[in-house]
Amino acid sequence: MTTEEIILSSARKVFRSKGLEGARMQEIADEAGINKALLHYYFRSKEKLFEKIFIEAFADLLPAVRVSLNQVENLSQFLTFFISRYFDLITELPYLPQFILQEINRNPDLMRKVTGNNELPIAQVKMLIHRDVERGLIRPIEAEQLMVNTIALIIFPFAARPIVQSLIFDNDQAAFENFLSHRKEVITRFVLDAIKPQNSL
Amino acid sequence: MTTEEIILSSARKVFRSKGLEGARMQEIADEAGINKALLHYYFRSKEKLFEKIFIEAFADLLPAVRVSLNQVENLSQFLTFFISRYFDLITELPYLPQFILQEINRNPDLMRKVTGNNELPIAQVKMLIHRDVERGLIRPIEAEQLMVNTIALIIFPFAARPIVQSLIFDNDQAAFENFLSHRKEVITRFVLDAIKPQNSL
DNA sequence: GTCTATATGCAGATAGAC
DNA sequence: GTCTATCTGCATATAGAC
Repeated sequence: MTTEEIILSSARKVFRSKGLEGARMQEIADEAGINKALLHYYFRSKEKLFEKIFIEAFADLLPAVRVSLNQVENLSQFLTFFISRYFDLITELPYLPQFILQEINRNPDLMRKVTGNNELPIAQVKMLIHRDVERGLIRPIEAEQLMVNTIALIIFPFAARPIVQSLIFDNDQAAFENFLSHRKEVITRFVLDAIKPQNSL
Repeated sequence: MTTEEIILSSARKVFRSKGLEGARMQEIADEAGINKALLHYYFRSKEKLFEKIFIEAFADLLPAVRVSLNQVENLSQFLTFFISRYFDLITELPYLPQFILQEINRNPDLMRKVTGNNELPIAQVKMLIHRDVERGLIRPIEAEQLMVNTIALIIFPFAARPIVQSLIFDNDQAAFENFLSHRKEVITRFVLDAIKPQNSL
């Protein structure tokens, strides 16, 4: 592992949990076992280092959509794949949603830096939804609403973890983890039931 | 309006949009048309001033649940009331969700300060859900999952506004506002359809 | 490339006049 | 109560030796 990689790894850890403003160069240096000067030698400034970490974090979440679209025949299948993949991904990276929400809200201009070369197949998903609505395979719903609903259900408990854990589970951590452990199946069923046409049994 | 009220109003504005770490005492003073020293005269420290604003912000979101529970016969009715009230509330205060998520994640201890005297009727809602599941009025679902789902659907587009606006709506602000304008009805229907028993038409 | 030492700037907080 | 001026500490960033 080169020094640069060690720095990036340490910066990743610190920035993801504290954000740009909460992070300290000193803490990143300590985490990497080097001193502050070396951080600047490699990345010039805190902002530049942060930007690298942020773009990478955002990119980490995007591939889930692409992969799912390939081996899929209809919308229900896509949603099942997508929820499964995306939920697993975020389970591995539970800090990411809140990190990204926080930084994008602080500086919406960051969106420009991450969308450039990452053309998501949003349009295809919209078409898939429209098609299945037309065919009567699902209840009528706007594509955008369904997409936002699905992502909201996946991300929210991670982004709002301390609140959910406290208000809903009275700080019973085991109960919260049990809740998360079968949430993937719950969400999948919830979404599919919500869009299932009324005359199907 | 007393000086103290002017300060609180200015602090509210600055803290809600920038958070504790992003806010500057100077900016709050400018906003209030006074100088920094006076902020400390009234509230001793930035943290103390912030805490007042945060507790108040959290409290702003809580009454929605209580009111809804009173004039309600069954779960579907409760959900309809709750979604409507809560969605309207957040439409008026769109900064609050992300503000609260950010600060609670930065310092989860803040939860202790807001839950003390604000006993929410979470237990009653859970019982209401269980009861209607038992009676077969809705599909089987854990109370906690349904509660989290409902809140997620309401809050997410506000907390993630810049991302949704960019990725889903390609920065077409009018399209996004149109999306929000009938989202309340969409969510209500989405949730009710998801829990509707299979044999009902 | 990596370090120690230092410069620079800024933000929170205080002292003290009015 | 409100102000100006100042202190203090800290965080980013740089200079310069090795």
